[in-house]
Amino acid sequence: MTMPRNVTQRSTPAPNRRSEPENPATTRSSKRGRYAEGIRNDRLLLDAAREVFATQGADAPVSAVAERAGVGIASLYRRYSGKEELLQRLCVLAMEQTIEAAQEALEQQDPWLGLTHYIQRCIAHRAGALAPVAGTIEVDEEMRRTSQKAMALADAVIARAHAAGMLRRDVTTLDISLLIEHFSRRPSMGAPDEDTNIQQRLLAIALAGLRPPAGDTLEPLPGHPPDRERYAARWQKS
Amino acid sequence: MTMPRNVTQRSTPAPNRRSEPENPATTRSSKRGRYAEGIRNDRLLLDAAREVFATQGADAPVSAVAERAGVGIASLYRRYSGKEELLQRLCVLAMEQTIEAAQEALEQQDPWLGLTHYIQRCIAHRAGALAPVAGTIEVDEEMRRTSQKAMALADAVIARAHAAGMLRRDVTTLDISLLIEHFSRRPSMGAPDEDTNIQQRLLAIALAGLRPPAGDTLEPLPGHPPDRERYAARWQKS
DNA sequence: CTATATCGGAGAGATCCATTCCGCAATGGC
DNA sequence: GCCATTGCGGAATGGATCTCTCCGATATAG
Repeated sequence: MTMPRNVTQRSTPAPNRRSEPENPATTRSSKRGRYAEGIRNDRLLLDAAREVFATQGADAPVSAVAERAGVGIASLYRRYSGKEELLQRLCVLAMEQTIEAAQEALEQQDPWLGLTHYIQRCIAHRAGALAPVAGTIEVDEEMRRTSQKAMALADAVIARAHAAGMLRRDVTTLDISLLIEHFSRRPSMGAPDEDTNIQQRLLAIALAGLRPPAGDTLEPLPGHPPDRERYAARWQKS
Repeated sequence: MTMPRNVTQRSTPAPNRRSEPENPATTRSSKRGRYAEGIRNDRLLLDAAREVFATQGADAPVSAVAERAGVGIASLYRRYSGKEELLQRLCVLAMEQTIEAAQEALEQQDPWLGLTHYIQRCIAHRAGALAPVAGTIEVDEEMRRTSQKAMALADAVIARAHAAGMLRRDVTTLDISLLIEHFSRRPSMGAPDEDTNIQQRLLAIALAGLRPPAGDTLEPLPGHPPDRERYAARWQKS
């Protein structure tokens, strides 16, 4: 059965368009061979793409993704119709990991530790690094759905910290999201370990600033809380 | 169309290579005319270049700078030999403004207010936005000299805050510099006023995190303080 | 050993960018 | 007024880069 080569369909539910076998226990299920290589490549590609686009920005060439994955460029295009679909899948992956992080946070007994865990996990997998692609790719239904779920869980994490009085009251969920977005960009210094060192230090400073001020020296945050409508409008493809 | 504007330029030895008249008191010293337009264009170009490169990154096209300055692209190349020289002059300008901010900070009576003033001024003129050009342009002598002076003054601002016990002890000058660098990038949301609103909110959080923690719950910053050698090595042209 | 599916990378076509060139307009001495 | 001069704006150029396609090479299954 020859797989259709160029079926560039919009709204492709399946992330890869390789023909997957119905029963993995059949003869094809060997961990070796071309088929397994394809599965591995899927994973390698997504990981590489996240790394590349998070550090070099969404304008990074697709070839850099393939190169970092140690895979020919054709293998990338065999799975994704183009750069746009790759970015879409990457957004969904990032949001799914955000959801996981929020769920883990809610399982923590301490609301503050849960919040910091959430923030650190999100930054660790560069949840906000894809924000600059807003407006450059089509937002499909899966993205919208995942985003809503992620935002609801984030609300829960923040609300719990608020209820426990462990987070300054004038900090909103969107403030936290934008903080994560802000810290998801790497400074891109020379050595990567030095980057994360600085990242961790600055993040620790910001986290300390999220605690309610001691005493009643509550100097409120300047300006007005960010607006959800405007935040979502960024993703409208221009 | 010709509006006489204050063109008092700070001591810039030779930012443009246009043939300047030997004696400014000659007939050419009029505030109108082509000559004055050239002076104005210098200023417009530097301002436009800072805005463009700060928001779009150092890879922004030179044409965007000319366009934002409302100037033909040839007028830019008449003053700067190319993109590299433009970026070099821009770095010097940014560091000079950093020096000014530090001097203003030291004039403040309150060390903490001086420190916050310094940080906010630096971020306001995107002092750290040019960090990504490190390694892509040659570092000339003027840049090196200005940088040293800026760093010495920054040390003074931070040392004063430390001496007054108004800044957590494990925060170094380089931490502050990297914080400024981190906040010099705009989130580049839709409306620019919304950008600055978010910027101000996140910055307020980070500033709150710089104060010494109440009581003795000093949880030290993670990792190790950033290294000056490595920080300077970023600018080595590869 | 042969048929088949997939891989890797070279190449086509288009886009974009840095830089230069040139016609045009404003200026100022006469 | 008149004309040489000077600087301005934008189109043209040459090169680099990026996305995506095509094709020979390679490994696997039976």
